[in-house]
Amino acid sequence: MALELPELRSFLVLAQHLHFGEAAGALHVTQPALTKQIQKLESKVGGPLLVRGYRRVSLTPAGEILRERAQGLLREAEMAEEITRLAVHGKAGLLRIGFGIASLAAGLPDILTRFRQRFPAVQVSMADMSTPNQISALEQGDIDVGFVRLPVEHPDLETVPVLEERLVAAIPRGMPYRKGLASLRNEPFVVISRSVSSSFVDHVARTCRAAGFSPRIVQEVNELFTVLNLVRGGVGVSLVPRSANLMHVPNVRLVDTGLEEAKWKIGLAWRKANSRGADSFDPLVHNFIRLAYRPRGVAPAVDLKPLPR
Amino acid sequence: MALELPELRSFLVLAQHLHFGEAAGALHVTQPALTKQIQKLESKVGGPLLVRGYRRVSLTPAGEILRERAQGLLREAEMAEEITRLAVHGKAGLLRIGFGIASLAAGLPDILTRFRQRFPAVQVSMADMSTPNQISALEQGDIDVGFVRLPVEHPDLETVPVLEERLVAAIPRGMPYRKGLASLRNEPFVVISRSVSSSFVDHVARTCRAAGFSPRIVQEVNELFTVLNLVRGGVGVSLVPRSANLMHVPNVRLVDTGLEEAKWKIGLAWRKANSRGADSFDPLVHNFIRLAYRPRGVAPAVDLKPLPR
DNA sequence: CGAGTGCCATTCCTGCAGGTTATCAAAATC
DNA sequence: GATTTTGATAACCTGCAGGAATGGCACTCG
Repeated sequence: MALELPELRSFLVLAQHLHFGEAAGALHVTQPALTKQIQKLESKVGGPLLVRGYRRVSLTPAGEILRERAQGLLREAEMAEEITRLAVHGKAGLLRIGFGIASLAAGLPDILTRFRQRFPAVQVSMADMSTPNQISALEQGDIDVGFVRLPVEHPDLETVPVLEERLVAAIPRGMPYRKGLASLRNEPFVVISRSVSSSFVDHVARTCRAAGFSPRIVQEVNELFTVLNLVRGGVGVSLVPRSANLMHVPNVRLVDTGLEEAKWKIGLAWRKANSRGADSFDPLVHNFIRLAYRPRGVAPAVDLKPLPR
Repeated sequence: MALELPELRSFLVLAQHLHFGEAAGALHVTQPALTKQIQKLESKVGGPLLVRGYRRVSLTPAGEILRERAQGLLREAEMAEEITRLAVHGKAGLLRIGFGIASLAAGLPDILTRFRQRFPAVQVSMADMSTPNQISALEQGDIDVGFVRLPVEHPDLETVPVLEERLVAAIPRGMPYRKGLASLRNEPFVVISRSVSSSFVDHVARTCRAAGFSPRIVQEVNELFTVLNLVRGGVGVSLVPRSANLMHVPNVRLVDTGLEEAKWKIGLAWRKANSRGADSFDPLVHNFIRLAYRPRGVAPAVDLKPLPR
């Protein structure tokens, strides 16, 4: 026969009071009930846990040992209940977030900060990957939500827009820009590598085409920061997310293109609640989306500061 | 409402099988009973722990979290029960042993070795103190058993003889010893300090008196090993427990006195089971005594009853 | 498209674990 | 020896956990 928690609770209270009558009162039961509980407990462990003397109850060495264990056990049981309760309401557990090149700088840090403030018991893990990779990671259950480039058409995924970004030209200080983006038609371009985010490269090409030219790409690199530094070094120009201004690379100007094609939306994507074979909707995801998505039309979750200069 | 172990057990089995019918079978209950248990559990934590899909049951994130906790909880509950059961039968817990100058070398290490072999879960703490100090430590509950010089007359203590020791003369190699202990009547004596064990010093004096002289003590030290080395260095001679031969100090001869007065008995002492106000008899003490006391022709001073069930 | 199947939920019933009341028993005090 | 204190026991009662039967949903298959 196995120990059960109610018995242990009774035993602990009795170990405090060392008096059957009082302990029974504290437990809101009558004294015989407590006597029977303790007797059952003692029969389970095969011997006495308490010594009943005249007007004096005391713990045996074995009782002392059980008392320590029981205390820990009950405390852990309470904690298990509490954390599970939190998890059920999306306030505890592990949330795996995917994010891409742009969302990191744009508004994600702020969203994360607010989320961790509001749900401190939630463990967050971040995975840096492109939009297509995020989509397959979502499908396979490797991440729970992702910051993806919209639009996403996928039968098992839902999305909501949370950020708006646009490409801006990154040029060395002093380079002429009178005629807008078209001024760069003959400049060499440095861009993020196609293997990092082909959709981003496509977007750069599309934007240039709207300005009437096709970019001559002379260098591909893996990091946005590298792009800006190559621009600074005069290797070429580039089109980068507007939020790149947060990186503060000196002698590099970020200037708006004024083109509608330069804009794009970043949204949150997650598995639909009843997608075939999938788990039910994770309340953690729900809480994260609610916090990230503030419906003011398509107002960005984070205000981008005006460009310097 | 608090979580209880039976629910958690059911939940764990269900989490393994992910099938109500099978899990119920493994638990030896019917499926509706399991359904109700899980429902109760879910109502306690305030939300679903499992998703019931078509021919597919899966854990929610919260369920996953509870599963981890529940596993640890049940394992610890089992351990608590097991160790308490051991403690009840005197096979776990803490045994505090007092011992004196002689018992350490004489037979205690062997007894201890056998005890730890037989009761590996018992934690042993040793306290080095003289017989009178052990007696008062026993009275106050600071130690559980003690190796004391017999006889002990005390209303609350019981004893049993376990070892027999005798004093032997420790003399430098080459010193004449034709006439036995009386040969040393004019030699300077080195002895253990009175503050360490006055009864031991008394015994040395008593033994010398039996040989017809009173020892001239020129040096008192705190350690038996020091005594032997002073003998080796020619500072004086001494009477030491026979077991001092285990220390192997070169150029020191240990020779028997042949005197009946040189002998003494070492016994185990412990609190009587029903001494006023004390706890009941500690089964650990019982086991220790039984192991230490091996009647070899000596009638037992006390009969050891089997432990009450 | 309707019958078939697998599987969890619901309902109703029963036995017993665990509680209550009343009483007993042992030990110490007056 | 009567009284008091306090845990154990006995007898009874009841809510709830578990069993048996059935329902109902979702998907499959001929």
